[in-house]
This record gives sequence, structure tokens and C-alpha cells, in this order.
Amino acid sequence: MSTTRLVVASYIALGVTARRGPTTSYDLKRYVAESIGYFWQIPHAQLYAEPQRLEDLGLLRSRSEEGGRRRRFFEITDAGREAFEAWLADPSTDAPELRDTGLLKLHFGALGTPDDVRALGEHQREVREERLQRFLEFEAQYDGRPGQEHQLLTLRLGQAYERMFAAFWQQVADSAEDLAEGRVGSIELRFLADEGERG
Amino acid sequence: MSTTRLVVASYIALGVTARRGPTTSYDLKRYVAESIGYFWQIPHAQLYAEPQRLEDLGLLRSRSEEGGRRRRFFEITDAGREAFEAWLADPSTDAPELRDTGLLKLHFGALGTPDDVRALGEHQREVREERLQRFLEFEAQYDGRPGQEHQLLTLRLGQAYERMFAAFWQQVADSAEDLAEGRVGSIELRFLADEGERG
DNA sequence: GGGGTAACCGTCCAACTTGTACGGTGCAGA
DNA sequence: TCTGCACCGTACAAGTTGGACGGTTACCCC
Repeated sequence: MSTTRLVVASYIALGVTARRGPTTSYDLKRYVAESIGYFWQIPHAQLYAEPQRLEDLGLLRSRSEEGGRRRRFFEITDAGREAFEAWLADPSTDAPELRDTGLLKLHFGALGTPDDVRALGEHQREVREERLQRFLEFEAQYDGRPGQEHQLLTLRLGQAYERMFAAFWQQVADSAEDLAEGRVGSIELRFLADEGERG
Repeated sequence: MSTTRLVVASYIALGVTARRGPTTSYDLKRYVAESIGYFWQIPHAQLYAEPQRLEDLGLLRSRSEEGGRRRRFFEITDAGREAFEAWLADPSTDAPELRDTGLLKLHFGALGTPDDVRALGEHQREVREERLQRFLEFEAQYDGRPGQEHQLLTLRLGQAYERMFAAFWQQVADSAEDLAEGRVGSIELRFLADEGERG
């Protein structure tokens, strides 16, 4: 943490602070848990270390409460806002990662039994449907205040995403036997068939 | 690395070794780079440390070449195979993660300009289409040898996945202005419309 | 055959990250 | 008043990371 390079957690801290005004690390932690955390966990220790570092770099400033909980509020500086906006304006990103142990188990499926694969498919479908359900509920909570449209869009993507995975895993479960017998061709992957015609 | 708990990298080492027979850490590194690595990077240092640890746990055994490169080959033991198969047979998994800086930038899109969002959308669409292209080429390389069906299925999912993201980002680019003016409702997310009717 | 270079193979380690344990404050309800 | 829970933050041991380094073999071109 002694380097001057900004990492993703830095921009989360800057972005949340820019949006919310005075923000404690605890606020940051909750913000992440309730939004970004659903697809990208940040260990909370980092959300305490990072704002400190950003203050040293002049991108945030802080003031602490005198009494009581002595909470420490961070605010974004002009330099911080500039750094954040430069990041936003740069469309390039690191290679996206997808850490899905279920897919890894499927990858190695041939080393197990068809029953393993079917059970995996069914369980993963359930998990994905629960997540979908949660995401649908989140959308209902949106209150239409301006400034949330972009989040809403990521939420919609999340919904589509979970739907796609649920459909995928359902097919995996349905075709576990076929797969084991080498008939991968018979799996149509219907869930993406309509997509193929998009032009 | 002194604990006895197995992590994902452990199962990758066990699985690849089970499938390939005698395997060096370097082989492991290449295997990961050419398959799993496209959605889940494992630092190579871990692929050297992990087999050593697994040998200490009795799940792998090794023998080293005498001369030349003194390569160290690992093989799976019965205990190792058992541990791996138990893992495969367990359909539960850790919460999947999706580390996508592009989505994060979109999340904070309201703090930037519509042009930022459009540029982001266009760039991300390109990136996704390149990945899709690569995945389509991979499929052409499959030789139909048995035992690869499960990988092929994950590859197909990867293709659907990239297609979906490409379509999503295209829409983001197309609707950057609408978004900035609060008209998120006008974004149909066509790319998932057909999905919605799935039972 | 010699020289260059690229792929092969592995180790090391300083810097960084992570999870977990801990310790305290303030509020609300029993 | 007491008890529990949400709030708020720190500390640090253990583990992870990426990049530098160093040697070997195969191959190609001259």
C-alpha cells in the first residue's frame, strides 16, 4: 500500500465518496456489500486502509468526530475528483474475470460420474434462480430518484446473467447422461439460440 | 500454505494431474493459461507451491529427472483421486464472482459524461467481440477426442456469455444519452427479451 | 558448426492482501 | 437498568502475488 498506483478499490472509495459526500469506511463497506459486492467482493480491511492512503495522496481529505464514536468522515478533493473522472473517461479495462467454481467442476466433469454432473447442474440452477429472485426484488426497491439509472442497468444485466446461467445449468442437468456418452452435439444450448441471429 | 485446507488451485492441480498423468508445474501453468485462465487466472507461483503442498499431504507424489532440466513430475495418488472425486461430487460452490471493471465504470456512470458512457460501451463491445471470436476459434480446434465434452460445454457457455455482453454494451453505447436524461425505461434490453419467456 | 533466440522449467522473495479476532460506542426494547 | 445488536474501527499473522532471475534444450539461420 505504499505505492502510488490506484487500484480498483481506490476508485470505489473515490466514486462512493464523490456520490455520497462525507463517508466513513463503514459506509463504504455497507455500500459495497449492498451493490458492488454482489459480483465483486472487497475485503473490508481494504476499505479502511484505502481511504487513508488516498488521503496521503491528496485525493481525499478527512475529519474526525470529537466525541462519541469518533467516526472519521472522508470527502473527495478536487484532485480526487479529477483522478476519478479520468478513470471513468478511460474505456479500457483489465481483463474481466469470472470466478465460478461450478464451471470449474463442470470443466472436470469427465473425471466424475454423470450423477455428479446432474446434481451440480440442478444445484447451480437453484443457486442462480435464488440470485435472480434477489435481483428482481432489488429492482422493485428502486425509487426512481435520478442518478441511479446506471446502477439499474447493471442490475438488469445481472438479471439477464442469472437467467442465462440458470438456463445453462438446467441444460447441463438434463444432458448429463448424453454428455457422459460423448453426445455433446445433442445439446442445443437453446438459451442462446435466439441470440445467434442478432445482427 | 501450511494449512491442510484445499483451495481451488489444489483441485486444479489434482484434476489436471488426474487427467494428464505425470505433470510438471510448468504443464499446469500452460494448461491453466490455455483453458481455465480465460476466466480465472491463477498466479504461476501458486502452481509451483501447490503441488509441493499436495505432496506433503499425500495427495500427489513426485519424481524428478536425474539430468538435463531436472523436471519434476507429479502424479496423483489414490488419496488424491479420492479427495478430487469428493470435491467433484459436491455440487455446492462458493459464491461466484465477476470482476469486471467495465461494469464498475458503468455503475458510476452518472458521475461522468454521456460521452464517457458511450465510449465505454463501444470499447467494451469490441473487447467482448474479440473474446467471442477467440472462443469460436477454440471450438474449431476441438478434435472430438472423447473426454472433452464438458470443456466444450463451458466453451459454449463462454461464447453465449460474450455474445450477451457484447449485445449489452452495444445497447449501453446506443442509449448513453437516454440514460443521462433518466430514461432508463426506454432501454429494452432486447438481448434478454426472448429469455424472459423461458419457463 | 556456431550463434542467436525462443520456449522450456523452476526458484526466490519483497511487497502486498486477506480474513479474522478483537475492542469499543450508542441506541432501542424488555 | 440490562441486554443485544448495529455501528465503527484497528491490528496483524498468515497467505498471496508478480516479477526478477538463472539455467536448459530445441530450433533456425548463417
